[in-house]
Amino acid sequence: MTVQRSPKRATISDVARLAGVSIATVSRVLNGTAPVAEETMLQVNQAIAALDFAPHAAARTLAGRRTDTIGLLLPEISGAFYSPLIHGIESSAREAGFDLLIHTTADRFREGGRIQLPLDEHNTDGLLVFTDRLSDAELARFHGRGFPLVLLYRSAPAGLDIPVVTLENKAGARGLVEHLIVTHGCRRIAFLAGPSGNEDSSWREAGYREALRAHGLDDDPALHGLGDFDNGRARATVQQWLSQGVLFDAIFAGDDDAAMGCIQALTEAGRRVPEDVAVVGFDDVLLAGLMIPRLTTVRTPIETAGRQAARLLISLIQGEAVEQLVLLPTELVIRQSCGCNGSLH
Amino acid sequence: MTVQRSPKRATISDVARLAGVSIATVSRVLNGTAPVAEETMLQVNQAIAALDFAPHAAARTLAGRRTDTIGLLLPEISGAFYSPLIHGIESSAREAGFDLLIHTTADRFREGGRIQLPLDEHNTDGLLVFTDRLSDAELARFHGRGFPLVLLYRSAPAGLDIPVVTLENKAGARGLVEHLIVTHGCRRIAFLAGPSGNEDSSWREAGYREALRAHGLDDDPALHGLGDFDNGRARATVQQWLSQGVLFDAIFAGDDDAAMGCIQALTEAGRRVPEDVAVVGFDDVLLAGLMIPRLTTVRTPIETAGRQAARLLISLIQGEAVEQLVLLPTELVIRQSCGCNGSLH
DNA sequence: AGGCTTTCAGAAACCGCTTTCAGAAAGCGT
DNA sequence: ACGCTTTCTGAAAGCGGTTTCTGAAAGCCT
Repeated sequence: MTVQRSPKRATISDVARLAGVSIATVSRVLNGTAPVAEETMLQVNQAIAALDFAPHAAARTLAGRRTDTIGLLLPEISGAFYSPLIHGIESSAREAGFDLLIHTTADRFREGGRIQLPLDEHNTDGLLVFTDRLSDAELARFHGRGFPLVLLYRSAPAGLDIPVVTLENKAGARGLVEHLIVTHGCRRIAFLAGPSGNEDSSWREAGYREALRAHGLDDDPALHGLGDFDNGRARATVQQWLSQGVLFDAIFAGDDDAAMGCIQALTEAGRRVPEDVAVVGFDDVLLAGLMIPRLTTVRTPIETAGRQAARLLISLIQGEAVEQLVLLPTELVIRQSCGCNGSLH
Repeated sequence: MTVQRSPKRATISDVARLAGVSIATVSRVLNGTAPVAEETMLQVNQAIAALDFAPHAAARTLAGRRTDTIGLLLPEISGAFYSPLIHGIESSAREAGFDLLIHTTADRFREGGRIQLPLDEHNTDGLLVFTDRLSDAELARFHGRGFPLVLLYRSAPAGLDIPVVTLENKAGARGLVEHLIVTHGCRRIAFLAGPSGNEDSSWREAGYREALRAHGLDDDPALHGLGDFDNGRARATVQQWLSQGVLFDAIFAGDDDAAMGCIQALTEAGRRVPEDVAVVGFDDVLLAGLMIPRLTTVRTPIETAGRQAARLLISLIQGEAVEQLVLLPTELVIRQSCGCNGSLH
């Protein structure tokens, strides 16, 4: 069970001994926390190089009371969505000298009975919370302790001043649906909602409603289904509609994954996209521009969101004041699946 | 700069004091490392609950000489590929009680001059190496120190017994190409290589060659091009072939992205897929089953690869012996683009 | 030259936990 | 009742750094 590492790691004492100085001096050279004579510094650096020394992170954390690590709490990772998000967070964190610790919350939080939160303030200097698996109460507990927190794509519980980074979902959705109405003359536009409770979905639905209302269209409940932001779920919903003879000339699928499911279901049933039914998504994942037909969607700056969130968190950790809400703009991306750009390319 | 956390964290001493025992006893209760009287245990647990105590990870690491964290080294994250990979690794790690620390190597390793490897043995108990940005020399250095390492999708430098998890690229490719030859009677099958130096690509090419040889087909160099595992690159290559009048009745595009590029180029040139030219990919990305024609490809168990790799690494960390090579099976997925299933579905 | 500030370096006190070592108390066989 | 395990517990020594405190040496001014 015990791991024996052959040549034992050099420690700060080894360096100090070799350089003929005290460990305090080595520490100062390492961190630049106090002036050190040029010559001494040289000695120390040589010793460091000779011993291939690198400071022990845990010891540093313990003594220095900071981990230089930020945590990311995600729901079960899946879908194309998380790559750019993680990438944004990671690169932003690394620029500031922070590591990234990732936890997916398979929802089994306090198992056994011990209160073992997976990523608590002991392992990280702050937490980026994406998932809705962390209850408001737990959020409050962390926040109450003064633990830096930033929320991604979800709003803060009432009364807690936790910064939030999210998207202009409503405006984006409205623009998208208006494009279907105005440019393509769609009258019966179906909407596929995301997972219940998902805030992005709620806002997109709000945008969809606004667009309908603004153009005097009926908001037919029969045209509301569950897409769950999931390929298979969306496909099943559309299949069901098809078999029930529900009429629609367009589908706003909630997100791109669901849009693909819709297209699958429609194609299998012999309906052409976009000739018979227009389908639009949301997110502009990489695949959206590659599939046939190329998907009309709304570009969401996922990577930027990640980047911003990390930046906010790090500012918070460093004791700076930050804005409480970052609302990132979305952009309509018109391709083929709505009926535009009929030919190839 | 300094962060003041309002109610200072409870420590093991606080718990000990409240429970009226020594910190050693608390530690034993925490870890179950030695028998503790029932009643004492109860006292301690109550104190823990009352103080909402959770042990400080860094202190634990320092004292216990293990981090319970594994590191993952990736190239710049992008593409749908990494989500299942990370997910596989993360879930496998968490099952074993390990955290996951992710680093993307933007290639700027030893900056400044200090030897600061981003994830070294101080932060993690072992490392999962995906990227080829870590040189053989650096791998050797880690390995020489007895630091647990597992490689993903890349083979070990000569002479180092570092476990590797990779795919049965060759067998998969061979099966795929044989399907073209046997079922569809293709005689002139082109191959698009991936990025130079990419091991997956080399093996796929080897499988392609084997298939040709096994069926007495000529391996015409004119039918070898660069696909670079990239949509645009593959498209350009095929366009060039077309304009040069190169003759072929099938293309094995190296991967799915490239296959899409091929289909685009062919379609634009008025060639029908699969009637005029069969096109097959590799990976079975989500889109492969959605595009028209639906792509015949080889399914690769990415998530499983991640899961296995993490498992191997953890075994290694725990001092167990592990197999040096895990070759994950691939599976032929026959759809339309090869000429099968002419109609829908 | 004497007093005062700066600059640089070391001793030592932690940081919060694990683990060894040793001892007290309790159980057991005869 | 007496030695001998066995069971449980505490004191204390680290783990490898950071940081405070203090002091020696050097620089500066009058």
